[in-house]
Amino acid sequence: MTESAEVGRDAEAVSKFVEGFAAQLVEAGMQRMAARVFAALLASDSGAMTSAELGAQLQVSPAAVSGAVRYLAQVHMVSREREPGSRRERYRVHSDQWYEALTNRDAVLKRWEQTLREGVDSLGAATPGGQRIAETLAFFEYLEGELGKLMERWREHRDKEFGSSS
Amino acid sequence: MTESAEVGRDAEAVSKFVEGFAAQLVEAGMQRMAARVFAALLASDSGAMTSAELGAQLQVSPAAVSGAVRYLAQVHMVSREREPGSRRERYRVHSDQWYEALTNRDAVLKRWEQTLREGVDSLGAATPGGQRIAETLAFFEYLEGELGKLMERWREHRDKEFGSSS
DNA sequence: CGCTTCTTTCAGAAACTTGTGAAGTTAAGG
DNA sequence: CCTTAACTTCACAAGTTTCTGAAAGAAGCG
Repeated sequence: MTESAEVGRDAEAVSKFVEGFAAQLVEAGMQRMAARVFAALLASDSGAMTSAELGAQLQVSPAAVSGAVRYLAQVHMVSREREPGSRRERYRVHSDQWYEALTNRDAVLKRWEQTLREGVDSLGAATPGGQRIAETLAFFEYLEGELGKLMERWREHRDKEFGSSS
Repeated sequence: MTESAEVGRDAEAVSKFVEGFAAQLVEAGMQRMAARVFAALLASDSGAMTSAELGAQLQVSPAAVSGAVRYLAQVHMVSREREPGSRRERYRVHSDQWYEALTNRDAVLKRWEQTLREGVDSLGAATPGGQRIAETLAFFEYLEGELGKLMERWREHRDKEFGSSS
């Protein structure tokens, strides 16, 4: 039934997933366009798309794609590839994307911890507020250590189940 | 030297911490006012403040406090108390606030997983895109299980170190 | 070495978010 | 009961964010 203007796959199903998942990422605090680009890549056949393809699927200008990709590259959620002998760039998701993202999250945690440490110092470790903040700090330190181990275990778990993909 | 207009504690140090930590929460995707209210409570002496106190410290209207608190209560980061025999309400952070927040995060994860599952179905589990999404789904399912255990271990760890506070 | 194709940057318009003041609602206390 | 203190809701204004079109900047290819 969806054979009119067939684009290679069920374009409508892809789009529905992309927009739905992107919306949830946005709700969790991610920039809208970055979320849409990321979701589109995730759902793509090869895991990589060109700027033009992304623009076409998401109905946005090249400028918007450029901005989104810059952000995603910064937080290591996509990598850029240049096909040798072409000005065309491809943007790719890795299957260990989430690992990377979580690793990066680590850096955020570190900054939080620093702020909390300063808070404890300036309120005084003996004050009730200072103690409360110290406990929060302890939680984040614990979390940080555990997350590292958790990701290690995930890699093993995944390798068994999926074989080590890219 | 900061004894002029002493408010009970070093108001400036408190404010500096509150605004700094709130800014980082905002960066991580939290609503600005909710972040400021939460940080203020965290740094407070008793861990609880009235609407009026919050308004005074943060220099905002009662309406703004009301909105922020509604959100924070929804995501279980503060609880409301009514002092018996008073129309005044107090908002409190618990020291297991982050536990609660993470538990709630769980609900978010569940929604993500549902979306991913639908994505796998509609793209087809045999397609490359479908497989990629399935792996992401597997990651989140793994993460969800591990987070539960992690929080359990944290509680033990904390009880040893801090004694079980409220 | 210039042409062409692709990407990036930038200023501005549109859309959305967020906080305010004012009016409305609830409930304590006389 | 009526008064009054406290919280909530709502419409709107101010401030941000976000996307676009246009122009400028790289880099292959003839």
